[in-house]
Amino acid sequence: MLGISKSTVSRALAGRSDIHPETKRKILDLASQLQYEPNTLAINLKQQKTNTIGVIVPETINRFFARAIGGIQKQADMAGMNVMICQSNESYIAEKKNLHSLVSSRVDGIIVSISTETDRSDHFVSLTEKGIPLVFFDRVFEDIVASQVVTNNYEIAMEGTEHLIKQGCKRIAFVTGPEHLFNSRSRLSGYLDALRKHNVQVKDSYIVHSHYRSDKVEEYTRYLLNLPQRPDAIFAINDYAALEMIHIMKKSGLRIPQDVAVLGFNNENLCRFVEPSLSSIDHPAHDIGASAAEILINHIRHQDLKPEKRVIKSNLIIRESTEVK
Amino acid sequence: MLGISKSTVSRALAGRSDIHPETKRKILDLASQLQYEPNTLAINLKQQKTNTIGVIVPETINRFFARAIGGIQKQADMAGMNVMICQSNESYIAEKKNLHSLVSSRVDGIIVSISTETDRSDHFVSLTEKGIPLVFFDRVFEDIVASQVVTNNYEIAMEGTEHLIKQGCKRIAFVTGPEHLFNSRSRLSGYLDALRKHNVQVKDSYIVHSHYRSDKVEEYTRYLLNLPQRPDAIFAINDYAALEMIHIMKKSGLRIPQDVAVLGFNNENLCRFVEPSLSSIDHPAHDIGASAAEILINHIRHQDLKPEKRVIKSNLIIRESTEVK
DNA sequence: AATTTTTCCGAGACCGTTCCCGGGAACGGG
DNA sequence: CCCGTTCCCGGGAACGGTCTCGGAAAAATT
Repeated sequence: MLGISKSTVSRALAGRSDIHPETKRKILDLASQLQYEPNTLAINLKQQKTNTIGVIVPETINRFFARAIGGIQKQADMAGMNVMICQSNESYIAEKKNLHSLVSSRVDGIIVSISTETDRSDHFVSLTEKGIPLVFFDRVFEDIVASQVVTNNYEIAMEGTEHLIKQGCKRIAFVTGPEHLFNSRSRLSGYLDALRKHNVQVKDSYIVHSHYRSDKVEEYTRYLLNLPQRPDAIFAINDYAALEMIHIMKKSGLRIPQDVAVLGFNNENLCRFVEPSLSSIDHPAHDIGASAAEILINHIRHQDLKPEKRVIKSNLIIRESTEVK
Repeated sequence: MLGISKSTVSRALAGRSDIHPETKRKILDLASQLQYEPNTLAINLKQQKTNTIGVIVPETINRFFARAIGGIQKQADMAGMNVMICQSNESYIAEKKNLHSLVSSRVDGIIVSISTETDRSDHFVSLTEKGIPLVFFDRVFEDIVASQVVTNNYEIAMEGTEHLIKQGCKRIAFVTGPEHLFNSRSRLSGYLDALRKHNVQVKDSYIVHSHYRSDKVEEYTRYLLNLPQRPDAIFAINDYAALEMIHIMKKSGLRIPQDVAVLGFNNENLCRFVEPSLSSIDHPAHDIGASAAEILINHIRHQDLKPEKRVIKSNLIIRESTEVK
């Protein structure tokens, strides 16, 4: 329309300097008048990069991951990058499909928190071969050579357990995730080591391996309550489970925390508003996500960096539900 | 490597019929051996469609939207489409940026729930000009000609208010969203009409226009409690706010529901587990999202369809927090 | 005035696919 | 034996941009 070559138009739109100001103005004016939107597909195809980072999480409905995604997005925004979010729905197959889809879309790098079902890492090794940067967060593999952002699961589980012991609890139940997840195992060791350190007897029947999905809470709560030696404290897998357990136990006439102390996980907002207010582990989801994104973006910009492992500290927040006194 | 033209390779990979089975097998074998991933960018560029639907929501940390996205994703999966999620963070500018980004990425259609700040719809009109299908859900414009999926806000607010009136409440406070949102206005009219219908006095001081962001809960709760005529019922903006309000009121020595009945919104899981259990409006977020996606996909497939408006019914769930007697 | 430098622009290859079109080989029927 | 079909396959344009290269005109230098 302007009798100008597409090279020049490209120059104007890309804001490059080797173009006459007058010409540039004319192009820009016409572009905005026509509501021209550059075709990202074409640009990405030509540039061989997409400026987007792919994210695979088990499910965004989970507040921990929702907050982590918030952190990722914030970092991405600052770096001028886009984010593409996939959910594995805790399924190995879906996770694999997500991965293919992201690779096909030519994302510049990928951030993953693996699904409950995932017990092998073969689908990720091809990424490193292809030179696609990869960062795991929270739910990670211990053996794979890739960057990782995790919390100090072992230490915080230990600290939480010790807190319960100091409250005078002797029969501490521990609800954790699937055994094959590194996370669950770390927390479990922290719990076990705390018991041993303080000469509290370890009983296998007090250890429950649950899924993160919460539809089994009632089942294992009843199981724990019906044990010959009922626990006097429960370290729950997350705050929602803790809340439900408290509800069930109250109905059974148990007092919280006098009869059973309850310690949650994640420190959701609701912890402060329930009765009794819920002690919990503050899990800095946002920071974890932000860190993962930061590392990934670094690796995208400098391909030759070594994998980095970062540990973000969680904090024990003590409230009424564990103040036995 | 096979001495075969790219046309033939394309035929094999696309699973078309005009190719010799033997040739096809050889291509497929080599492809999987080389871990070949077709370049979605190039395909989309050539096809002039991306098979993805764009979604803009205020924030995914909000469980309502997280669940709606779940519904969208489910429908998209069934249709073999992808989903690209953007957050406006309740900001008009970010919403506009998201929109540009999605259009630039050439998504086939867009689903939007507008931000709190958004009070005009000009940025959406250009979409219809470009022929990009558009569906709003929950937070919609009333005037724009586009498909919409909403709940029966007016009716359910009316029903909820009537329920409170039947419990003997005379001074019913109503906390709702920003005035310029259609949603808020509909709910408000439902509330007002219920009061008028039952000859309950309407008092402006009982109406609080809040943001969906929850950092003002304590402020307006104190405001309501300090009114000369303290309300004897509160219809809250959502369950989390309701929970926090209950917490504050209990601390002030008020009994729920005897002194103040509280009705929440969204029917989160926690409603069942708190004390007193929380009456709420069950907001079928998943179905709303699924409906929006269904309509959008229809419009993508058949460009000439008329805009469709769908109403999904919410349900009043009565629990202890409003059982005054 | 001649030469060099700078400024600005156009031509065209290229990114990785799809798809139209055309054509050769094999096959079948008359 | 000839001709029409069918079956496969290759060539090459196209999608919408970027980017390198080269060159003309203008400006600056000698």
